Amino acid sequence: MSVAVPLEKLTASQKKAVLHKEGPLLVLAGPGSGKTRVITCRIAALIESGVRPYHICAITFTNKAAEEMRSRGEASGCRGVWISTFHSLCVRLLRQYAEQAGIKPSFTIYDSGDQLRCMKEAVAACQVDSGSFSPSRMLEFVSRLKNNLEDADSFKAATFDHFGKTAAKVYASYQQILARNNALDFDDLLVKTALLLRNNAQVRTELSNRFQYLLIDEYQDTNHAQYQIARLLAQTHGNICVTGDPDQSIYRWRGADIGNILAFEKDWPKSVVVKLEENFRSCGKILACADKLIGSNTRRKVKQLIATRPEGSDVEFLVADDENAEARLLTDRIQKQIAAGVDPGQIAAFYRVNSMSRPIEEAFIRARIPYQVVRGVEFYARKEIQDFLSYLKLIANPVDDLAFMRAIATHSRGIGKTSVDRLTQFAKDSGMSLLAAADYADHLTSVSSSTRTRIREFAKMIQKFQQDSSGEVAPQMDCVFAETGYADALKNEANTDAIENINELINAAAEYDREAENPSLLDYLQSIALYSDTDAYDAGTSRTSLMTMHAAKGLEFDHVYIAGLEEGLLPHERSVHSPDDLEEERRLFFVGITRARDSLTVTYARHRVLRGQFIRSTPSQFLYEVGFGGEKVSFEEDSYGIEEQEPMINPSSSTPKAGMFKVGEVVIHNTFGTGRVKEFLDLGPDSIVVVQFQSGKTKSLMVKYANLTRAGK
DNA sequence: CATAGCCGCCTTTTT
DNA sequence: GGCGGCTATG
Repeated sequence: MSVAVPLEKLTASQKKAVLHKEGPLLVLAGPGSGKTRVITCRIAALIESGVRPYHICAITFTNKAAEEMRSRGEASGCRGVWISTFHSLCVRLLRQYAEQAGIKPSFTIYDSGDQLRCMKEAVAACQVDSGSFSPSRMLEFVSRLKNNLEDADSFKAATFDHFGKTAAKVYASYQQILARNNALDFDDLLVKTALLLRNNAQVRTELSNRFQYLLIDEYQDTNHAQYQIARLLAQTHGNICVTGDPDQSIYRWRGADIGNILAFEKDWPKSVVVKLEENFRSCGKILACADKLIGSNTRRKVKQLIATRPEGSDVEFLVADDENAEARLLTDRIQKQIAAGVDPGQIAAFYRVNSMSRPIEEAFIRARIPYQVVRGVEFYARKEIQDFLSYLKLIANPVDDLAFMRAIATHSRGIGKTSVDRLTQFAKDSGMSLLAAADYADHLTSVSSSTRTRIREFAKMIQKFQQDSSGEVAPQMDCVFAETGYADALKNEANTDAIENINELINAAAEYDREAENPSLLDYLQSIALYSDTDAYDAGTSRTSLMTMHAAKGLEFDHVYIAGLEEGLLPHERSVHSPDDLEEERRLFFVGITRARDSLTVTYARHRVLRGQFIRSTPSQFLYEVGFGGEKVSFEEDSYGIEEQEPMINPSSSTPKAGMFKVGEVVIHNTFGTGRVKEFLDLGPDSIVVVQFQSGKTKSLMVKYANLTRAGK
């Protein structure tokens, strides 16, 4: 079957990347360079040249991106190509080769909450000082070791200080707990797969024969384990194509190693390098802003950003008094745009931390702007969802003690904390899982006989569910919800929200049943564990999107707003002490900026309620770097005094010069029309003027960008 | 055994 | 400001 590859629509360098067939290929692609298109075209071209889809494996950064690529690919006849994230690929391989990997295929994937619970247990079991060895700190430490494929034993052998020895002990204990529960954490998915490929030549050969062509997107954000998986898969044939942009690496904090992409040519000596430097997305001025910003990063390969679109309008910088005023500023603008015929779905607002969505949402609701908050995991994090899922997890993986504990405590069933504690002790002494121990509860003499019966009944109920746990998921969920008594318990509480949420979950599972090739409870649970925020983004709806800049990776919008350009927020306070972290924050802002096609507006609030505290903020250093706000001198000149003050009004502008405005003067702005100057903040070339326009709206504008003209001139 | 209320803890980004 | 864990009480 022939696949049409629209080569005539591609640039010379894109064509080169698409058509390069054998051997390693590095595509260094700037933002908006049509990288995704290159990948889909390349897959099509491979198939056209006779490669079977079955032999192609494309790895994307998010499930959403995989889904999109699948649907685009299907249009051009790429059915049969394996397209997924690294994590999904690992789940699939670990299930297929569970025995060789030394695990059971029914494993549960532990999320960060589960991980913390296990780590708490590990720290407690090791009887170490929980002050300097706090579970969260240990988790972070262990995760870093895992990312580097270092196991507890080898780390123990290589370390000599007290901290290292203790951490090694905790690490080993943590792994033991996971193994006991037949559970893998996010890191384990990668680690186990990498080790499987490394240690088992048979599996490695089989898989490199299966995946003869490997394509990896967003390669700048791969960690060491992912790097090893890619290398081991492609080692024999060398048909590895990676694409990425070192300037868009924003996951260093979770182990991503920018060195992977920088060293690609060294790793694969015969590699061909294609640079995609043209930007087809953003207008010239937006791109210039991005270029200026990223130019402040020192640890980078300098790359050109070539605009192909017209200059467009200026990047706007708006100042608000607090986060609510900032939100109003956004809604005012967006409302106007929508009124002028802009599709709300082509507008997005980004921020650094999820908690910043709230004031914006409130303002959007008041202004009746249709919106979506791109935060998928929020739903799955709800108490009732987690409670309900714990039953399903226990059914799919009977040795999951965490799921048992959660499930048995979802509602009062006459089994209280003391009884569960006794059962835990009993299970521990006899080396059984909690469910097995519960089934054996007749021998649990430490609790009353009526409690014993209730515990045994609980076990019997779970076992009954296990017997018919194959096939479609939604019917099983209905059954579990009703028969466990959880539905009744929620009804008695009149918790209609919770019931609705669970019904929504079951509806989503029905959707899964329809779409999955081979639906099963296990597969369903493993796939929702890998669900991410970005997956919640619905491109098809006419709603303005709110999301973190991390979630915005890979997306684009006509009109972009970025809020909270303040020191401590962007860059985040946890990043300002390390130059590397600071550069990552800059890249994050860079990613945000380069999502915009036609217009970009950045905002800054002078005050903000953060963690319940009202604080004064200073403008982000990044604003100065892109040319807003002038020299840092203006920090001192600012009126952050004892009392809250209005910006200084310059009283001495009797002879108005260009760039100077008097309070009361009438001015004209290209988009806002005529207005009267309310305030003038003299910051030299970066002066800010506050104008009340005839529409009634008051705007803070940078004089040099606002392009104001005096009335009557 | 269950519940309510209080205290103290953390609080960036996410697969 | 929000959640989890602890305690006191019914």
